[in-house]
Amino acid sequence: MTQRATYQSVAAHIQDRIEAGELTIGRRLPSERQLCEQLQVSRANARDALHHLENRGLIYRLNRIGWYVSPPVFIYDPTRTHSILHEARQHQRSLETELISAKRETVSVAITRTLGLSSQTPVYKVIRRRSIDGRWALLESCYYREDAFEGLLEQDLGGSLTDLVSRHYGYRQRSLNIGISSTCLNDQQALCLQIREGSPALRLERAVSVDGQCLIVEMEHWLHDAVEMRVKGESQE
Amino acid sequence: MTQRATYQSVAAHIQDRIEAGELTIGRRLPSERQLCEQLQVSRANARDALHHLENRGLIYRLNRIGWYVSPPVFIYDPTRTHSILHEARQHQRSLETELISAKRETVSVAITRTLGLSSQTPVYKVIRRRSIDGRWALLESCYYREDAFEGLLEQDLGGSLTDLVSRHYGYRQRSLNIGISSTCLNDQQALCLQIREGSPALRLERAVSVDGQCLIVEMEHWLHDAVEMRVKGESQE
DNA sequence: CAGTGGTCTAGACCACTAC
DNA sequence: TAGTGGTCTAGACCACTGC
Repeated sequence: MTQRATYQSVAAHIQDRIEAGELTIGRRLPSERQLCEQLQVSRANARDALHHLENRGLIYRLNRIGWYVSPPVFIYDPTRTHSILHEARQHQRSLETELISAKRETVSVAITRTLGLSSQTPVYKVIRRRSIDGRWALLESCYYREDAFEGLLEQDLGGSLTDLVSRHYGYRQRSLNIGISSTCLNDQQALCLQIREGSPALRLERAVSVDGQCLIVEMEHWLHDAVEMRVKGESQE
Repeated sequence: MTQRATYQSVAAHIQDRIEAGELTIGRRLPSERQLCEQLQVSRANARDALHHLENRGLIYRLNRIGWYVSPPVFIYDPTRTHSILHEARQHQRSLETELISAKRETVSVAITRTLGLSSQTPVYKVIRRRSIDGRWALLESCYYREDAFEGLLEQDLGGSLTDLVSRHYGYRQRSLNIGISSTCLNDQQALCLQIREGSPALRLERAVSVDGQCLIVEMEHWLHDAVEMRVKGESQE
């Protein structure tokens, strides 16, 4: 690095204020125009700095509302047996769930095929959002084979779906195929989480099978700075 | 969505050209100023569109050189037993490795502690970069306990380290603790991969243990659009 | 209605790459 | 040296939120 760019100084300044405890977790930052004036830079420059800090996971924004200091990541095992509520309690994070929709409908070919169905077969589709420490951090879309989950839409869908699957429907021994990748949110998804379209996210796809037959596909979109996935493995050669 | 913003139209236009096959994988896009003229928009606007497509993983940039069409993601199992070269062959992707440095030195407390060592104990640190289909896509930093890998620096470090560990050193039965999170690259890392500081990346940390003792910590930084991690799991309640 | 971030323009100079 | 992306300014108007 030869010389530090202006926006990097601005970013460093804000970072210092966060680390000094002047701006604490969840607190709102000064508005962009205030930052411009305080630091005598153009607005584009201030925004560059904010975007930089956003990429680094230090701050996040609510669409057209403001910039906030990010909370620490949520530690999460995608191969977990128990409900995610367990992990929240364990790490003393408050986790809330809101049901957005639950319907029977035909969905994308990709999902349908994974479920081993022909393309026009309807499935149960459940969409929920979840907050961690008061911030919407996760969007969940779950797809269930209709024939394996009779009466699903009449169940309580605001709690642990993991428990519902194992206790009410009796699917206890399950195998998982998990995919994790980087992505960004489309209009719909962003709207649900109150953030801007195109925000970076971590995508988790989980195909749940019982006796070799895939019964559920779960799709999770996490805000990119909100989560760390932890997995254990064995390796023998 | 009420009305489409200009930069979204620009992004859509470029996306169309990619999907139409006019711009093929690995090809360079027109320069930013050319795009401005072709589409009659300001440069800031053109850049917004490019950043958007970059976030979505459709294009990437080489620092100060240009914008390129991204190749498809590399499918990768972080719990894998075999060398990553296996997976490359399986998916017919060309994978090359370049050793950047191999030294014995003291490293961060976090790493040292994970390895179960006291804070000033030196370890072997191996840094490599890997390309997929000709694009630098992955930066690897591996840390080895000195006492478990005698003579490591004299070995061939340009090939499969997985094989080296199991065949030469005889550590066959290993357990893994894996962490996956979103991050972005610092100056050093970005320089190695020829990209801009702050580019988004997927971070994979792998702690490798034998008989309950952690012997290796591997840190991988993947370009965010270059990889999808796939894991299998069992879940019994 | 005031204030926020989101979008946008028309310029400018700089650091670096490729030739 | 010509051309690229990277940084930067000083404005402007718009869409939306919260009061």
